[in-house]
Amino acid sequence: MNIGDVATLSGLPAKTIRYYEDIGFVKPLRSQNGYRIFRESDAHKLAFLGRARALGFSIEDCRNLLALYEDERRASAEVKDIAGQHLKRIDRKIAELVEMRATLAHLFEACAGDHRPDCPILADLATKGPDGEVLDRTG
Amino acid sequence: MNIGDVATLSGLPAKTIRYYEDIGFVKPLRSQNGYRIFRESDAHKLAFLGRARALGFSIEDCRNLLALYEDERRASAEVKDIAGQHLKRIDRKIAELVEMRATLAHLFEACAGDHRPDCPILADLATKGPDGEVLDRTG
DNA sequence: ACTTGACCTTCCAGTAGGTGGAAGCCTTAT
DNA sequence: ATAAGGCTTCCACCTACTGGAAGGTCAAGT
Repeated sequence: MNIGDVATLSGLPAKTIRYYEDIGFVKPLRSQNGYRIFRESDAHKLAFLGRARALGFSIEDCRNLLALYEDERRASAEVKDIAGQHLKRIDRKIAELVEMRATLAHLFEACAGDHRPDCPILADLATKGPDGEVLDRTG
Repeated sequence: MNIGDVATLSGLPAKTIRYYEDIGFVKPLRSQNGYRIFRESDAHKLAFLGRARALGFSIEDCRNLLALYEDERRASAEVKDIAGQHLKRIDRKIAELVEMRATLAHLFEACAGDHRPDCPILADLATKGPDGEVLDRTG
């Protein structure tokens, strides 16, 4: 298979597949004309990676997951641990975004959004610190 | 004020403040020894940026918000529009993460997490495409 | 045989938003 | 005098790709 075929099969752009070769995820053969030749197993791996990335796993996680996938003697506990840590990261990220969203939605509602310059959004940005605490500017 | 003072005031690392100077957010004066000298207004701006970044606005958004902030004749509608677009981006991101989380949590629950190799998480990664559709590997 | 267009190759640069570190000057206190 | 801490610049690195240039290859059509 050429790179285009495996790109279609795995759903990954050819550029990304070349990048994945660079970082050692796949090691396709080469034909005489220099083209990469992918085996079934390469296509399989790339699809695995595509799915793992789509679930938000980092490249490093993917490396570990791939190693476990190929290790017949793995303990599922190791996989579960990686997934668990990722789940925690996702939860933290969601919490962060939800908080941002709440603050922002509040400001958005309070803003008239007309031709006048008065704006609670700018007022917030100008008078609060990173964590939303009111800054003292009386000095 | 030296950079350390304004770092303390704004809550931003000195490194970040230098970076913000690089990209044109602030233009501190220089004293004879080469040290940056920040005015009140610079500290003010940097705090504004810190808060905007904490609310997830991009650097480009910050540039626009800062311009509006400094424009006495702004229409709040412009600010509201920027905030509204950002709100939409946040909502999309949250939706994406929530979906990831659901899939992952499901797999996490299904995995025994013991010494055995059988693992629904790996099985999912191996048999599904980026969007979770089952791949045909009968060929 | 020749051309066209779709593939494929490598390599370099850039994205966002900083962060880390080295090498070296300045200031202040002891 | 010296040591600590603050300041400077510059360069590299981080994640995970993506875009583009310059050029080789292949299959189809004329």
